[in-house]
Amino acid sequence: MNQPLSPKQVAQAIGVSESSLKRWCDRGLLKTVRTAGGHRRLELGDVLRFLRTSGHQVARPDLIGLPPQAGQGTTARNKARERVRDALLAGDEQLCRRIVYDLYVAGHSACDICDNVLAGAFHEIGHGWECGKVQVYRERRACEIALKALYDLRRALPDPAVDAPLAIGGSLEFDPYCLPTAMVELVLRESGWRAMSLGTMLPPATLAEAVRENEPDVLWISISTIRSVPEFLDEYSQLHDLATTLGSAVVVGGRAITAEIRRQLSYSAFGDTLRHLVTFVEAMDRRTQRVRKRTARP
Amino acid sequence: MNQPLSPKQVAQAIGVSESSLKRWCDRGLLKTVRTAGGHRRLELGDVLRFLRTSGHQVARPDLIGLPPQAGQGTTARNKARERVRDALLAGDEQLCRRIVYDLYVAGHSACDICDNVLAGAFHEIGHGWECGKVQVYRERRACEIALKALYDLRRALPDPAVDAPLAIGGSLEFDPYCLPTAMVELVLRESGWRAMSLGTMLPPATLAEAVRENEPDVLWISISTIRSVPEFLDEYSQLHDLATTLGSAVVVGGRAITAEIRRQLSYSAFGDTLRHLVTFVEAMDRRTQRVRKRTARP
DNA sequence: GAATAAAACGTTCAAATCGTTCATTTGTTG
DNA sequence: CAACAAATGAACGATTTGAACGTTTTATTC
Repeated sequence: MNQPLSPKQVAQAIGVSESSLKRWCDRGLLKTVRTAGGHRRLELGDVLRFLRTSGHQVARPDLIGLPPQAGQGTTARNKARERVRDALLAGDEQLCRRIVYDLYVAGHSACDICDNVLAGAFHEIGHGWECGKVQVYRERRACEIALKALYDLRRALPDPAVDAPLAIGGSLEFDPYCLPTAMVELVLRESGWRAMSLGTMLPPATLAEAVRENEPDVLWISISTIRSVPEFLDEYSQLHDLATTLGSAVVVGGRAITAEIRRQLSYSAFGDTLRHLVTFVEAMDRRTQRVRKRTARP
Repeated sequence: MNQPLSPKQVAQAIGVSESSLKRWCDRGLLKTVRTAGGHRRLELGDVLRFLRTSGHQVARPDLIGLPPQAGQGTTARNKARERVRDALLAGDEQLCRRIVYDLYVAGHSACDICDNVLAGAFHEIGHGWECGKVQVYRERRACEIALKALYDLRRALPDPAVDAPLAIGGSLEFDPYCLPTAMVELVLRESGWRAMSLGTMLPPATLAEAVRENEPDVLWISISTIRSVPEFLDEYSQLHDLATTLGSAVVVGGRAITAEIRRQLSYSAFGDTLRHLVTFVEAMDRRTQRVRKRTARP
C-alpha cells in the first residue's frame, strides 16, 4: 500500500510537469526519500498530505492511489494487456481508459493497442467466459468500457480530410459485436481515412444500399459470429459482387472466419488483425497517389 | 484527458482577455485550483458549468478540447430536434455532436437533450424506417453517431464521487438497442450517481448475478423490444424480486412497455422519459440525506 | 551477471502566469 | 448630454512552469 512512487508517476497523475514536481520536492513542499543513486521516491501518504495541505487540491487524487503507471517499453505492452484485462473485468473504466491513453501517448499506434492489448485482453476474457469463470455481465461491461476507451482515443485523432478516401462497414445480422467494427473505424481514421461505422446487425440488403448511395473506396465487414454458413456465404457473395461492380474494395475479417470458410470467400483483402487492414489501405493510398501523379503530369 | 486547463487557454477559447478571466476566478464565478506555485488551473467541467450559467459563447472550442465550432450556434431546442434529425440521417457526425454540445453549453441538461431532442429525432427516424422511407443503414448509422455524441457529453460531466449511490443496468436478451441504456447512464451520472451500463442483450441470470455482486442502489432495465411477453414477465418478476430482496430499487422503462404490460409489472419506478427517472433518483437522494442527518444527530 | 533499454538526475532557458496598476469601454442615472 | 460606477483589456517586473539537454541510475532481458 505504501509503495514508493516515482516523480513521473505523481507528476502525470496530478497533471503537472516533472520539472515542477521536482522543484516542489526540493523546496520541501513534498517529503521525499532518495535512493542510493540519488533518485527521488515519494510515498503515497506524503503525496496525499501534500495535496491537502498545499491547497493544491488536484482533480483526481484517487488516480495516484491505485494504478501503477504504464511504461513505454516493448515489454510494457504485455503487462498493459494484463492490466487492461484486470481493469476491464473489475469494471474500472477510469483505469482502463488511462492505460490505453498512456500507451497511445507513449507512441503506440491505435492499431497496435487494439491488436496487441485490447484484442488480447478480450481473448482472455472470452476464454474465461466460455469456461464459466467469468460472469457474462462482466464480459458485456468490459465491452462497454472498451468502447468508451476507443471513442476516447478516436477523439484524440485529427478529423479526416474531406477528400480522404471513404470506408464504411459494420457487422451482419445476428452479429451484435460492436467492438471489432469500432476498432476498424478507429484504425482507418488513424490512417487518415474517412471511416464511418454503420453499426452492428446490418441486413445485407441495407449494406448494399449503403454501398450504392455512398460509393465507398472500401467496404469492411466484421464477422464475429455466423448463424448459418450457407446463408452467410450466399449473402456475402452477393454483397461482394455488388461492391466490386461499383468499384468498392471489400475487406473482411473476424474471428468467425475459419480457414474452411475463408477458402470459399472472395475478397479484396482479408484481415486476421487490424495490422493487415492498415497495410492494405496504405497500399491503396500509395496506388491512388501514383495514379494522381500520372494524371497530373501526362 | 481531464487535464487541467490554463487561464490563457480558457480565455482564448471563450474569447475574452486573460485579465477578465482571472478576475472571474478570483470572484468565485469560476472554480479554480492552484498549483503549488500559485498558478491557476481550471477543469473543463467547471469551465462548461461557468459557460452554461454565464451565457458566454465559445470562440475557439478546439483550444479546450471541445469539438470544433461548438458553442457558437443557435440554441433553440425546438429547431434543434429537426437539425439533429437531419444531421443523423445525413451521417454528419460533427454537426450532430456540435448541436448537442451547443445545447448543453447553452444550459440545457443532458436529460433534457436526450428526452426532447435525441429521443424525438429517433422517434421520427424510426417512423421513417417503418414506412420504408429511411434506409435501415441510415438508422443504424444514426445510432452510432448519437452514441458518440452521448459519450462526448459524458466526458464533460465530472467524475462521480466514490461514495455516490450506485446504479447498474442494461437491456435484456434479444434487445440490442444500446442508445436508451447509454442515455440512462448519462443522465444518472449527471445527477451525481455512479452509473455503469452493463450493455445490451443481457441474460436475466447474469443481471441477477451483477446485482448480487455489486449490490447497487438502483437496477435499471431498458425495454425496447419484447420477444415473448409471458417469458419477459416471468424473467422480469424473478429479477425484480431478487433485486428488491437485496435492497436494490428497480427502475424500468422503454418504448416496448405498453399499458397492458405495465399493469402486470412490479417496479420501484417506471420511466416513460428520462425526466421521470431523474425525478425518482433525486427523491432517493433526498431520502438518503434525511436518513444520514437523523443518524448523525440522534 | 553482463548488456541494453528506460527512467530520473541536475541544469538551463524560453514561455507562461502571477499580482498589480491604469487607461479605456460600457452601462446607468440625473 | 454629463457624471459616475463597473467592467474590461493592456502593460509591467517578478515568479513559476514546462521542455530540452547530456549524464547517471535503475530496471529488464538474455
